[in-house]
Amino acid sequence: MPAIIVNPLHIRTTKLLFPSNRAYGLVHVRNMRVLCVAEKPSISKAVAGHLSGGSLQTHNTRTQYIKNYAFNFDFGQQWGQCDVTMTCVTGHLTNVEFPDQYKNWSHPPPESLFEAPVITGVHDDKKMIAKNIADQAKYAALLVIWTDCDREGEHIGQEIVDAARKGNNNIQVKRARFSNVERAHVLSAARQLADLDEKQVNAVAARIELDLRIGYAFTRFMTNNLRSLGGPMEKMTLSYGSCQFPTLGFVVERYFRVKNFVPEPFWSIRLMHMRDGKKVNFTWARNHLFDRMAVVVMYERCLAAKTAKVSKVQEKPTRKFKPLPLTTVELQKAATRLLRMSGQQAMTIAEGLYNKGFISYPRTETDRFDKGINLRALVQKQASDQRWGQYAQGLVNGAFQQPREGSHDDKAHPPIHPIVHAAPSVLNHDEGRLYEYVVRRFLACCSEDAKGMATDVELQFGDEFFNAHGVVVVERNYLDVYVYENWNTAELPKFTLGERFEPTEAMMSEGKTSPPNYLTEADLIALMDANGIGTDATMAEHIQKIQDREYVATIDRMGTDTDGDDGQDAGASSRGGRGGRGGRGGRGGRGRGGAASTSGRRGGLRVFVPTQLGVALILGFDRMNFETSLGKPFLRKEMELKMKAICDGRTTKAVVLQESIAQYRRVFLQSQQKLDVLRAACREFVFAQTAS
DNA sequence: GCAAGGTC
Repeated sequence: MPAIIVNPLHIRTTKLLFPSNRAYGLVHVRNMRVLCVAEKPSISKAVAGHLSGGSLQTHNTRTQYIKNYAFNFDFGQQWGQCDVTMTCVTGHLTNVEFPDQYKNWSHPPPESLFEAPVITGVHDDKKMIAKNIADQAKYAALLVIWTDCDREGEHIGQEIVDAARKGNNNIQVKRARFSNVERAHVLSAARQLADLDEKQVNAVAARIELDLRIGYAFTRFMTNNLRSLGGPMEKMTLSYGSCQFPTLGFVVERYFRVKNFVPEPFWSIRLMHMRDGKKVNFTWARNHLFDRMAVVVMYERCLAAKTAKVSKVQEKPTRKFKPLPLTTVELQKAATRLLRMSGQQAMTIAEGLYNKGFISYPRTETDRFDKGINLRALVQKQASDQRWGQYAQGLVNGAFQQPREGSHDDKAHPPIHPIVHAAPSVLNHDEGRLYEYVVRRFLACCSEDAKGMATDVELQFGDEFFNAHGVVVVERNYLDVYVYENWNTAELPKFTLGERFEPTEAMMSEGKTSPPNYLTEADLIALMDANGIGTDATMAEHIQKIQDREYVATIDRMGTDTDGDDGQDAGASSRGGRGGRGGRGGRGGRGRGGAASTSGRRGGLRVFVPTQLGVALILGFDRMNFETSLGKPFLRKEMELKMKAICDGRTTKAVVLQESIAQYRRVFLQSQQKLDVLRAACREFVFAQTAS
């Protein structure tokens, strides 16, 4: 480790080189040169701003978005005053691929991809970025990694180290551990440098290699073997991926739950009473029963009693909680539900808003704000707005409340929030709507919960009990700014404990359980999130991918779901709703995207249904694999667990690779043996197409 | 032509 590099370029003031100058008499202490590298431009800029205290030089590089910032910073005891260059990459620098002799899809056969060598290389459009790092490293004694503090970030950090060593093999490496870019936090991270976590680097390296081998092998296998069925399959690429297939699996599973649903009749007692001009509907404490005779008997006892007695009256304060700070998953769910965008559209728009500096980083799992962030200042910035400015000003003037704290923290990014105010004129239509959502959500987070007074009345009628619930809103608070939510309330007329009356109406009613609905995009995102399929940055891509592959299509729910659903409670639906895998699954799919709705439609609810092809692929694999089902989220979860085991030191990358490659190769060989099962399933799809 | 993960 060279403490001092003898190279004029790393001496801060060239004047010091010449003893004849006024520097005469000074001790020539040369600052150490340090190279800092972040994962993306925004972090590089923010960190450089804090470390330099605002006094820095900005140099363009040969890559449009990347700047090199030069400044001085005192890293503390071990390093002291340093000449710093801060720059960044744009995500991963490298990619893995197979050697050229594996480019052909048939020879050598796809199963060879399980053992083939893999090559790590810098992608063409990242070459200039890598070179910038190598060049800057030449004059630096220390490299400080400032990538996001998550697993992928750790791996990107190692990629940066490798690039830097191309320019300076002896450079020392440290890592800054930070979870936000607040000034004090960044400064403290810079003075407590840690080391890269090799275990996390290895965990990600294992994932990358497995995804590549498995994805390519099964994609080639499916495409090679199913194209020969002819018809529409002749030209299709049939891809497999550890995220896209489980995503498809969710859609198919729900499809069968709907399709195989058998409604069950049930009976209930409805009680209504008019008082003070208000209709009060009481719900039966037993809700409903599946035994008609039993309900008849209970109903007759009610009628025999003639009058009902008020057995309980309770009035108590209640509240409706303000929303949690906004994560990527919640943003996408909200955008698909409230703004009628696709998740991917929402992400593209959010990235645009982020790059223009209007909102914070849009890919985050964190739903709690760090203590260091000045939320009031961010609220103040919204005070100039025509629509919510007055509300924001009210918060600043005293109504401000600390946001709720969720349980997620990715240790890399804060919840999504507005950075500066954006006038409507500088945003296009959809940007404006998404920005408005982010702002209103943020202001709601900084507000007080809505408050109300709840009234619960219980009646005894014969031997049966009935309840009515009413709420009166006392303070709307966050609801005033968060226009996407309402508090559905009804004010109950006065009932007095112990009073008796004859109900206006008492009827026995009949209904039936209703099937679950097809998945909305919000449902699908929630399922992926719960099962660890994809990341906040990629979920929307996987959903798009299975549409592009024509495995699923979206339809307008209003057009399909006509079957007697008048809004009974969902709790009844689960009985008898078990989907089956064994049945004659192929029928009833929606064809190759034939029923897909076009984008830009307003109103109605877009839901996902599998195509015949999607059904065929999932069923085909399901029917032939007894050991490991490729369409279930289980495999991805297993990979996640193995990555975690590597991070915890309970296993190693080598062991995981060896085990997992062997496991998937077994599945692959089984799939080859039972190819006929898959082909048979797909034939239905082919016939459905050629018949139409 | 093929994955998933970063990011612009």
